[in-house]
Amino acid sequence: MSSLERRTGIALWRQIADDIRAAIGNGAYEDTGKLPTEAALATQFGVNRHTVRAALAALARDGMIDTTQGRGSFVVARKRLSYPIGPRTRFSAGLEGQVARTRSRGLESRIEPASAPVAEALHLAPDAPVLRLDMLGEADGTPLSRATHWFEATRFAHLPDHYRAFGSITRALAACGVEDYVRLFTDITAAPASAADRQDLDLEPGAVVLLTLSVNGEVGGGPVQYSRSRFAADRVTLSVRMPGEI
Amino acid sequence: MSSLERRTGIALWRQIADDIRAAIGNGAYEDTGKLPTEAALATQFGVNRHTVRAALAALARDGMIDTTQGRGSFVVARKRLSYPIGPRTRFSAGLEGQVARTRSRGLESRIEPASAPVAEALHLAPDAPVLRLDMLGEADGTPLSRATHWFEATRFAHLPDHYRAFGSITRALAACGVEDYVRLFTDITAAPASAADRQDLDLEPGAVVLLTLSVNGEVGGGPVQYSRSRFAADRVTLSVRMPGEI
DNA sequence: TAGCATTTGTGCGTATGTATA
DNA sequence: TTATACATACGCACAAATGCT
Repeated sequence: MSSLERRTGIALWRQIADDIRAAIGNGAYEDTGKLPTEAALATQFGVNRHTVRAALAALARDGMIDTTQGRGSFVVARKRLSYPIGPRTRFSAGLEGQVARTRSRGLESRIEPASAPVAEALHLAPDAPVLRLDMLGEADGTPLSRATHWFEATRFAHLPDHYRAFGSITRALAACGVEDYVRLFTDITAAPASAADRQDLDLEPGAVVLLTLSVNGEVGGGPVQYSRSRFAADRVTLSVRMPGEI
Repeated sequence: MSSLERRTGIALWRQIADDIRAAIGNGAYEDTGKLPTEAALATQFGVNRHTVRAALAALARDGMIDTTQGRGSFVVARKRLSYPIGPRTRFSAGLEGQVARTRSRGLESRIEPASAPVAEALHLAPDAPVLRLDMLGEADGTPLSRATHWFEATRFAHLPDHYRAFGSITRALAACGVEDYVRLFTDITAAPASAADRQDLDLEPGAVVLLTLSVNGEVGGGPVQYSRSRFAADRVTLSVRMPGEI
């Protein structure tokens, strides 16, 4: 049934842990919150009980479950933050009410020649100079997202200064003459976290990141900002809500 | 720099493979398409060349790169399918023009009591009977998504029959009196593929799935369909486009 | 054509991690 | 806990293919 595979570079105990994680996410143990016994899980997965124990230990380390001798293992409820994606997507405003404190921290800013996708998204000539901003988004001290933003370099030359002054991209853009902007599109996919992701977002190997490509544009104008973001998938869901119409 | 960790249940070669995959996705080797030599990668990651070779072999198996003795490893361009998410999200229509043939296959249908989230989404009493439909979405013979849909059971009692007749949920809903429907919201996150995912979607361990929760509703009416979908993340990007307004 | 540097492919011995009984 | 088997990772050495002079 639940075919585990060997020689894949993923230890069996970790495959089992991922499986139980998915089952919890599907609401499998919703009624009592109690997982099957280790012996039952060992039978279910067709492995030794030691292997199941390694999986449960990993889940307990992650705070997903709580295990007590003589009682069993119980699911610890933990919700993902909901990050809204819509025409008015903004980092801090979107998380209001869910966490006490959000922070978006600038890591680095520099001018570089536009790569092909950046030039295309911003309607620039290839290799045109663009301003690149690297940022880290945090909620209550936990890193949520790592984003790289690109802007046309001449018009937004002083954006980093404004950003340092205001601590907000929205306000920094306003200082550069962008009164209002909207999200034009967002492409979303996912992949295993790279070593850089793990370092930036404080993730463990085997963690998953949500990757988004997005473009913001001026209302009634052209594209202004091209962004690539990487979200810690076990901490957020991207919530897409359609405007008007409904 | 690129801190690999041991004893995490993820083999080093797989961590390295994920890393290179991410680098390719970031356009790191875009100019020539050539990866650094095995020796250079071994130095970069601080591992033995054999370990790098195991990572490259995995990427080659996946068709990400192409390796030739004496020349090196080269990135094979391969694009993800783009699955549009908007007010009019439909499976087959969305993939038109990208693939020759799409198919959505019904796996199972049965009546069950509504779980809490299902009841809430469909505005039903808890444990009210709901119709559950399990489906597999394929493009050119490759599985793309595994979805479970729930409908109110009495109104949509004959939906499975209509679906078998038409081969389309949209038409089956029309036969049940739902003239038109729109996507009300979509929540997106991601996680490692479970054993069931791997079997349904033909994935390897360590693969990643995009998870969506969505609700469709009648135009000017209430919710009709609650869905949980699991997409093979390395085969699709979810493309969110805002309607009108822009 | 021959020679050379570069790069991938292969073999073997050993140590450690993972999984079973 | 112990013993055993297999997978993973390392180090060293050398073979084979490619591209260049």
